Amino acid sequence: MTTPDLTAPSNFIKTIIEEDLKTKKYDNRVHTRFPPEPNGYLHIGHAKSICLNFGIAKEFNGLCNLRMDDTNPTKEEAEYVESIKADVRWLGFDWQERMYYASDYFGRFYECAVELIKKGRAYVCDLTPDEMRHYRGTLTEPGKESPFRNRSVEENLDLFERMRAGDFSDGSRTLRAKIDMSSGNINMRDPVIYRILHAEHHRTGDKWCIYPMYDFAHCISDSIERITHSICTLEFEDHRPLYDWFLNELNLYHPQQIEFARLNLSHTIMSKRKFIQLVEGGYVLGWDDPRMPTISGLRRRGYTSEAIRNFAERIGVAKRESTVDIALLEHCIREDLNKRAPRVMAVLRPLKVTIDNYPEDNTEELDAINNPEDPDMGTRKVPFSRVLYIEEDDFQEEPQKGFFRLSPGREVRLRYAYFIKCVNVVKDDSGKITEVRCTYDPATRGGDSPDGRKVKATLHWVSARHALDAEARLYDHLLLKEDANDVAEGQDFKSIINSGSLEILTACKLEPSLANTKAGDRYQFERLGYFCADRDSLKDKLIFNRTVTLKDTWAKVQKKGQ
RNA sequence: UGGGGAGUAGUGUAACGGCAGCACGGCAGAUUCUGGAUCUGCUUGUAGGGGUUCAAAUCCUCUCUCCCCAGCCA
Repeated sequence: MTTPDLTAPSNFIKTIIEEDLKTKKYDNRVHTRFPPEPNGYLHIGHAKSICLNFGIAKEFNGLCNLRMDDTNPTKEEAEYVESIKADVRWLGFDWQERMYYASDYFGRFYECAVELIKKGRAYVCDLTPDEMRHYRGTLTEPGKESPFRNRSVEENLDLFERMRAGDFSDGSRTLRAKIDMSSGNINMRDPVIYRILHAEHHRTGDKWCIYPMYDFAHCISDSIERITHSICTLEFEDHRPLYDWFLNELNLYHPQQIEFARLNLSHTIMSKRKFIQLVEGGYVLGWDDPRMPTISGLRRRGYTSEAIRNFAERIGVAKRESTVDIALLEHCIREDLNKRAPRVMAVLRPLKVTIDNYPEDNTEELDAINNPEDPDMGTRKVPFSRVLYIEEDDFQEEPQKGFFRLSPGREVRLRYAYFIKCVNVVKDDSGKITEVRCTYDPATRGGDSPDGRKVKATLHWVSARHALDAEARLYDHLLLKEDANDVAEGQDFKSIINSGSLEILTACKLEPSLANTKAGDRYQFERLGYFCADRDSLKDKLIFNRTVTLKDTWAKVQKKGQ
């Protein structure tokens, strides 16, 4: 007997499973599967399905298989198999020894096809693709029966065997199920179950030149693996009668297909076809570009698998088509990284600050807390000296309303260091501010004022002499609008691509504790956001991807003021 | 005009004849050595009409809107 996790939200699929468990429909077993086609990289929409299938298995003490749905040799490649496995594993799921391939069942599919022929339920059809389309009818008109529909079992058997033997060219014949050409459900109008494809398969090589179609292969694969609940997306809803038809005609163990709505995310796209346009059009730098909603892109961006799993849980599962606000994904990663990311000081757009009354060659080591959310993460030393960098927009010569950072005559705190007061502004010939001169109060060492006076802002900073050089890649939403379809007449999603989705800052300054950062390390740059070291990092120049900004009340206020 | 689905706050998702809840967002406030985090409060919803019932998001009925299907793709 399983005890469902009370903390995990329920959904209609779990309700069905609980019911099946009660009625012992599947013998108290729960067995799901995640069946990607290895023809591209996984994205966050797949993550929803992975979390659903593996999550349900775990919750009900069941099993979940990983299965490559590789029935079309012209589209699939071994490279994708590896990336899919890596992504599922990274997401935190384990299929143990149950790594399967539909192509492992090719022999079995063939036998099933022969059985259907013998039962008079399948026939070899010589219609060309074009003819078949005409015979199929339309959404509102019934189809016509193929002239080859009533061949004898013997002739069908012979023809099908010769299809397999390679006697015929691609597209010249198909094997079709004999169902009902007048069905309102077009999937039931004698669907093709085998096609001729003289193509090299990534696993079976040239052993086969006929390949089964999805509808035929999928239900039998599920059956072979003794799947109980075959969970798929909504567009397969009207394939279910066909799923059931094959299994009934073949008299096989019969899993239950259940459909749910795929994930849509605001401000981005979620289709392989569009990803390709992005990559090939040069809008992004590859499938794992940190702007892509692919698993590999999110990983490179700095997302954790915990955050993605948590996201998958929060969005729920239903049959209604919907678009989840990307703000929820961002919330999930902030929530996770807030607890685990060490804090560090980094200045992205440096503005030089000189402390006039600080001794010329002096350096102090000040204590800084690594993570105020987790005292166990300890403290570190940060060097302080006379010349520092602060963030350009932490200074305003003429402070706008509501701005309480540094400006002439005003005192602020340098985090973990001292109170400083701006006494002068240095500009170049063009009037651009090149340096701010300040004085400090030695009594405020560590950041507290003995006299109890308050300061309205605390700024992050980096000692110029000790700073590390770095590059920061700031990412923003891929699309300017929530909905990729919200475009002008005749335009597509490419017309609303956010041209500012990547901003590269090359003159960043980091505190020296970051010297040994490795690719993939995540930090919170205080007051700025969460950043993840990119694999492009060089020895003398670290490169960081901004995973997500911190929530920024000030930015909101400024935006409203405009 | 064929077949299959779906309509609950701005967004997503619960409630399965019995108080419409939760999360994100938004808006206030408290607090703070991150304008972060945390805490508190507020905001807004059952597509529409009729019916059954003591009681309807839930059952019946009519209507409206949206999505999917005419690959030898999955």
